[in-house]
Amino acid sequence: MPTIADVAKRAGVSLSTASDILNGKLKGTHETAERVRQAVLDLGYRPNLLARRLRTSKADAVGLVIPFRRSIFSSAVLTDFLAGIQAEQERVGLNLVLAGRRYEKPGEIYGADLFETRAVDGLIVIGTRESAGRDAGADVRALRELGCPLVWMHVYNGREPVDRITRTGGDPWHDLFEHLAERGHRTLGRIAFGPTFEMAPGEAVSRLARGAANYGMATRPEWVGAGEPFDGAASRVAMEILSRPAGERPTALICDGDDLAVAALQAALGLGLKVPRDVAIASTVNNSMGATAAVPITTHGAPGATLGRTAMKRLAELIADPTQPPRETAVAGGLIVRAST
Amino acid sequence: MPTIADVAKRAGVSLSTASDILNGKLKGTHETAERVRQAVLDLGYRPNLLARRLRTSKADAVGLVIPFRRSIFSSAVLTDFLAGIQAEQERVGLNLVLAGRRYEKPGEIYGADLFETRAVDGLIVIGTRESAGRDAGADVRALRELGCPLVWMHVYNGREPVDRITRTGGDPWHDLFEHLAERGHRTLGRIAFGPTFEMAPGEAVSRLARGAANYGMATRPEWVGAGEPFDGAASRVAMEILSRPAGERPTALICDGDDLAVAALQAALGLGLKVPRDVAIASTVNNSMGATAAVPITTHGAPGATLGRTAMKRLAELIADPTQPPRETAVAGGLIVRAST
DNA sequence: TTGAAAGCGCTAACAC
DNA sequence: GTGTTAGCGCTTTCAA
Repeated sequence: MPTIADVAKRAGVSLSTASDILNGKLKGTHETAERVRQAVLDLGYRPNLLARRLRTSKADAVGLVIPFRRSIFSSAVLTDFLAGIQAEQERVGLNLVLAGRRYEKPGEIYGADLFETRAVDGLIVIGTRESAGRDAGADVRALRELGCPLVWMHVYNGREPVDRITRTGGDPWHDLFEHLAERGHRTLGRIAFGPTFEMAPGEAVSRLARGAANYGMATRPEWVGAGEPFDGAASRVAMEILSRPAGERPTALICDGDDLAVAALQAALGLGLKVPRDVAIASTVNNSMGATAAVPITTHGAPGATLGRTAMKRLAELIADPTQPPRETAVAGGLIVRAST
Repeated sequence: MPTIADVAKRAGVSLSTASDILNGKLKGTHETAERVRQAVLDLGYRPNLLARRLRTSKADAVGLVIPFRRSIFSSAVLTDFLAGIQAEQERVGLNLVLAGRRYEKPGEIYGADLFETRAVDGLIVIGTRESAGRDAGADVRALRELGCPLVWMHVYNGREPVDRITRTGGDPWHDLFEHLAERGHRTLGRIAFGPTFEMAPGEAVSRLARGAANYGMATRPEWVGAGEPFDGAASRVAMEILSRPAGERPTALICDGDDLAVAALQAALGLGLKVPRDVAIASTVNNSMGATAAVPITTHGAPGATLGRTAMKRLAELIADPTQPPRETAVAGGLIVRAST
């Protein structure tokens, strides 16, 4: 394999000149620069990133950590994030390394290993409902002690300040309650995210009831269910709720995410109900699925791809200047009213 | 940051002894080994992978390439693959680098850049229906010329031999036709994968008709539709097909993947049809969704996670010995009969 | 602009 | 087992 020394020799310039020209630190005369570039082509030279990385002490890569026990990208939200991260990754020129599961053992800090061994320059952590079981703040503190540039996305339950990507706009539940109340709804159901239904069903019902009450709305235990987004269970649960006669079923259904909302929508349409006339459907967490559904879903949040892009951009900044204090970067977001309500 | 020289000094051994002990090349007396390990702990030493990689000329990582124009993991099949790849990655100790989109420009070989610059030791390419537009064989040839260890998964349309992960068992369509014919079905519909419906609808119908005819079954143009797995369109299309009266609708529906089959199932159940009594539903491509559906879906293939795990394992072999000729590694697979038929 | 040289941290070869 | 040394390919410094 040709090295940069070979290139310099062939171009008839010094090694340092070749390096500088290839890295844009030296314009050189048109003529020298051209000779170098030609030598690269002739020789088929490609820089050895391993050597560059050692020399510059930069891994040229960021780690992506998803504390998720199940299949790593089992939600459309994560897929959207990834699309954005990738788009920006290309722009900032950093590679993306997936943290393997070995970093998910209890008591071990997600992705810390990658940073400690210099394999990445920083981490993007996508907090999930599952990671909420951990003390995320402790992880953040440990990572900061290591000096690891860190951007946190999505669910975060720690008290420790951390660089985060958030969105503008109010609390999803508040916004949705308000919106539905305005539309004249008085009865509410909920489809929760199945595998990580983080509270007891009774608790889920009473919380919903308490929240709804503030806006003059009510719920019932049998109007609350949980399902996984993609296995049909959510649809089944929604069908059970909606197959009751009018009056015995809620006039609006709030779902934990567009995936579940689409599942509920399919159930509703399958039962011959008109959406939103017979039942309104809304989602608390925006992802790319809601917009293209048979009846576009009213949802809440910011576009996942934008959040991902912003996280990657912010991390690149932090890597360039790690002394910056944690801050929140907000992406425009809030209630997105569509046809389903 | 402490280096291995610091560790050696603190443990009172030579640098090479420390290196050898930490890499398991030297057992050392219990006592020396223990001193080295203790020094590592005292100092908080972590090996600098950047230096090791340069020295050993091994990137210690593999690239994952998915020639997919849309969101990168927009199908449950890919998610399953990734889960398997990750599980095995942990075992073989290789990092996983996602090839960014910049490697997807037309005329550019997917992931080749990563290998040429030494950022990865090999590639796993997940062929998709979208990549079928390219001449995959040309990519494979170019990659081989570079000496890049390569494992190809999923869709492959090239003539060039390549190391592939396949499955045992027959053609999905054949197996499904045979199975459905045995079950007494005479009329067939199909829900195809939407965004990449690779043939004209008329063509899809006539192909299905020709195939089915060999098994004594028939179809009609209005029984064939296409939809994306997750946007509700597939469900809508299935609903249109199934809302016809018995006799005017097919008694079995073949879907391009479990995702679509679940969507069709939801439509069927929504219409009050019994599955499989009123309509049987089957899928040509197994993924993790079918097994947990309301009515488990009859499908065809091998578990995605197993395929992913096998690909990673095979790639690790190829990296260890790149002179091996391309071969196909088959994972057990075939018709998986479940309740939906 | 050039040329020489240092050195990133590690592994591997080799003589002891 | 030990200790010394070379060197992976690159960037960067420094004096010319």
